[in-house]
Amino acid sequence: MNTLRNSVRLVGNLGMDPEVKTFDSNKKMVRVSLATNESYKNDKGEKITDTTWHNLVFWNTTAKLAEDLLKKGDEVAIEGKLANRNYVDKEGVKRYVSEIVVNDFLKVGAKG
Amino acid sequence: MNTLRNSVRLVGNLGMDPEVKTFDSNKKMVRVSLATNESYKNDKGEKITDTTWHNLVFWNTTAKLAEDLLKKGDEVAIEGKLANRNYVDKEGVKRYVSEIVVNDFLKVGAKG
Amino acid sequence: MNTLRNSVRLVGNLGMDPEVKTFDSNKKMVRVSLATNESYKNDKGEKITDTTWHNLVFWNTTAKLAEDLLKKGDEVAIEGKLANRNYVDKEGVKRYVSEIVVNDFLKVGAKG
Amino acid sequence: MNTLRNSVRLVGNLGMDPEVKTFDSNKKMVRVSLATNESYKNDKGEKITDTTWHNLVFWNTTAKLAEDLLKKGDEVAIEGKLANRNYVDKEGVKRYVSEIVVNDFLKVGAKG
DNA sequence: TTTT
DNA sequence: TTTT
Repeated sequence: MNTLRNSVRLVGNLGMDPEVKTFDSNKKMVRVSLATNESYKNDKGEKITDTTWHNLVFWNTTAKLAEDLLKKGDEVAIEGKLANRNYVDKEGVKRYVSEIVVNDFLKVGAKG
Repeated sequence: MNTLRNSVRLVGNLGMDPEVKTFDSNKKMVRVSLATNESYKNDKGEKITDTTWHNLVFWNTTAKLAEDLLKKGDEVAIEGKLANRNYVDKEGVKRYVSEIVVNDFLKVGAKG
Repeated sequence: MNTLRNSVRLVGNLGMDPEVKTFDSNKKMVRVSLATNESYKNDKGEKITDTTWHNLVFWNTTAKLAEDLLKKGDEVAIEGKLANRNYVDKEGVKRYVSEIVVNDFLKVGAKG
Repeated sequence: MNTLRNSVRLVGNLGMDPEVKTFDSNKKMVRVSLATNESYKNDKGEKITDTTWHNLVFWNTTAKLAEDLLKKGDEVAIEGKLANRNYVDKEGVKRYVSEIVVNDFLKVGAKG
């Protein structure tokens, strides 16, 4: 768990219910997207909110907990690592995806 | 600098010299890619090294420092935030890129 | 803001209302203590909760926000740096205190 | 390893060789102090360096690695958690100590 | 008690 | 494309 070389921490809201995938070998994977919001005032003094969406992946015991505890709208704090993946889409174009493999998470906020 | 909502920390090596871009409005941007290496032993006891490549972006004063201090091969610690960007490539395909906008960096290691 | 060399992140609950101190030079300082709780099961399968208390210090604009927004019981996420201080107590014994100087905080949870 | 609730990250230099203590129950503990240095310019433009000393504690396998790899002067990155401890000193005065229990460390810099 |  |  090389947390000193590659570590991400986010606090944000889930945009969807967790998507669960179970493999033959009783491995479990959960995917969910999380939005982080950043607010600032622009030149005209208007409040602007930038939203960034992040692809989260949970494995095994962490996936089981995510499946049981998390749902759309929840405010969640996570610690994980950045990972890249690539695949070929339906049009035959190679696509690159950056994901966050979650090591630990925490439900925060009122929604729970 | 909403570091509690969106924060990445990496320690790794630069795969290239910094690419510098200066805009009309005396703004400066630097791009560089950084590799984080994770080692583990597989089922057969062989040592495996996984490398993940990260796209780093530096702006303004941080960009100036990066241009002056960093070069290919350097070991660097960074703190930044995740950001997404999209563009249309030469074939007209919409591409999504995940980048790390660097707030602070530190040269570590012997190469300095 | 040398966040790469010295950085603390905590999520916990405030044990008291913020204590505000204003100096001549319109500087403001706020102190508050925060508890982090860690749960685990002991050898007998009993759930044990360890609580650690942390001394937080806020300065100036961050202090103003802390004074306005925080109160006893709130769940709060903070980012800061470790600092040491010493003083001589009433019995003339030199005392050392470790504190966290807060750079940024976030109210999380329902209590707000 | 509740790294979301209580996490410290430091990059600094060791002020001493590791002190190793082995217990009956083949448990191992290592203590070492680490200095973090912060530089800034004061009102007169003089460069000031503030040093903060941190008490690090390593247990078991991490302690074994620290004993083997670390020595006085080394530049080290660590991730750990804050913990408090108290004891009665020789004069019968109750003393409180704040320590960092290290989860993971990385030798950085040239000394290795 | 470290380091730059 | 880096490094150990």
